[in-house]
Amino acid sequence: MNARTPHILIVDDDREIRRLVARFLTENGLRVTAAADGKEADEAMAAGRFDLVVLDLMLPGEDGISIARRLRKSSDLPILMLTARGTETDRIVGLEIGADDYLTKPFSPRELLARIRAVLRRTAERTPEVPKNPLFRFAGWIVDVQKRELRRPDGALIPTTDAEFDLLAAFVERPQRVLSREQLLDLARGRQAQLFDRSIDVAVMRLRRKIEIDPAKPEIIRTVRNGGYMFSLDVENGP
Amino acid sequence: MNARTPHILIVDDDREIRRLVARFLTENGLRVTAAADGKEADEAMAAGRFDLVVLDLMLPGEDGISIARRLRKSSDLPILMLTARGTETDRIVGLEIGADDYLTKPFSPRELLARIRAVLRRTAERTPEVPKNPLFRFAGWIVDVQKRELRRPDGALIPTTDAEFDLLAAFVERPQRVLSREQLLDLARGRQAQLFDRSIDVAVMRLRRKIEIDPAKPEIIRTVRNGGYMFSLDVENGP
DNA sequence: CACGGTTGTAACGACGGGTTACACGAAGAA
DNA sequence: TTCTTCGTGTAACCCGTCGTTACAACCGTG
Repeated sequence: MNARTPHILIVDDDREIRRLVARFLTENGLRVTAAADGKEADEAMAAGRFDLVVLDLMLPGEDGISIARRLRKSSDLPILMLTARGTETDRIVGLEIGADDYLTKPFSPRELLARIRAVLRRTAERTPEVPKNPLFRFAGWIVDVQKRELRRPDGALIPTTDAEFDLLAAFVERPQRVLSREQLLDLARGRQAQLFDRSIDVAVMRLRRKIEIDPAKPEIIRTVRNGGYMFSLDVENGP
Repeated sequence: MNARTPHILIVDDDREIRRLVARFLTENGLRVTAAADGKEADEAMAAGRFDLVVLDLMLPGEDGISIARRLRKSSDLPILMLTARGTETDRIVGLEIGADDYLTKPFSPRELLARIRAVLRRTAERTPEVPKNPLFRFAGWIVDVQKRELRRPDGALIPTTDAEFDLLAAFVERPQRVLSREQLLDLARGRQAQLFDRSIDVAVMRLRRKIEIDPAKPEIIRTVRNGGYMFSLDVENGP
């Protein structure tokens, strides 16, 4: 089993929607299995491991709520409910059962994708297992977000403070992208910037002192005027 | 990145609808550009940067679906489709292409505004669009908009300020085309020109000093009197 | 050629960002 | 507890960059 690509089970009686959603999600890096009703869903669940179930509320035979209830009893597999537009009661019932999110029909595949990713992200946080590989490499350096260690190309352990490491982690997880001060503050500190907040500037400078060859002429963490900062090197993510 | 007022492109063949929608959205804090068909839309896209496209499905010449498909291939720009009432197939096709939302005609401007805002809010959280291919070449020079680097034909790295680079990027992404000062200001700085704004002139001069053989007789960035500036060389976009 | 409008260029000031010093609070030691 | 050390944010200062302005050069038109 490939642990990297999340596996989604979609349960919907509308053949057209199944085809549509399956194709769109597959194109966007997810594995998809489709089922038309509760029976097919059970068979699929027995056959494979899933990371999330997209469940239509209205189904022939056993309805979505009943299926969701059964799922909840035996596991804590994330559930994303599809409900008809505006039926408030359905929505409430769905969430009461313990669906992680819901979406009213008609919906756009892009929105479904966004919701799926959001749910996966949330559930990844509550499970102890680390979803992605915790090792990042750039120019010989190694960042281990699991152990919270930074190693130089020669293998030497470089001591970092918590703030420095959080900032570095935010960078190596999003290389080659301009990150605004607001984004960095949110990613590394989990808080919002206030007026005249320059803590990120100082943090960047301190981090540069540890990883840049010449901190006076930074090349790894580059400044983008009126934009923020960018980790400019290629970063490899793998064991 | 600095928060600019979102820029909307509306593509609809009905002149009255364009006028109406443009006025309503503008009054509510959005910037609007209108196009009557696919050709005009292409021209607008080439000329400016947009945050969302409102696209009529039924258009003379190339229809909305075809346009949407083209857009999806080259970028991640959010699309809001306008469809005739209730035609289920249209809806499915529109969503299949990856439209972010759709609205059936007739619609109220208020509802359109609400949908636009909803889509913008959602896409703001989405990973930012990354250009298809970040490498541009002209006369041996290489512009890497991802790494924000400029290299001379001999491979030497030419240091550029952020403002210079943004301007150069705007040029190489739209070569052989006269760009007004207003367009350049929007593309490179993300702001609107004010009276007697000549910052672009100065920026062009500074950029010429770095890439022109004889900055006094500029050949790469040509001045178009009463028009603006034009990047006159062929630009190749590929890895 | 003269004239008006447009563009190029230099000078300067405002502003963004780098750096340092220091204050404050948390954590550990005595 | 009090003292010490360390980590982090804030304030201040400095420098480079960018926009503004003024004026010179240029172009087209009559």
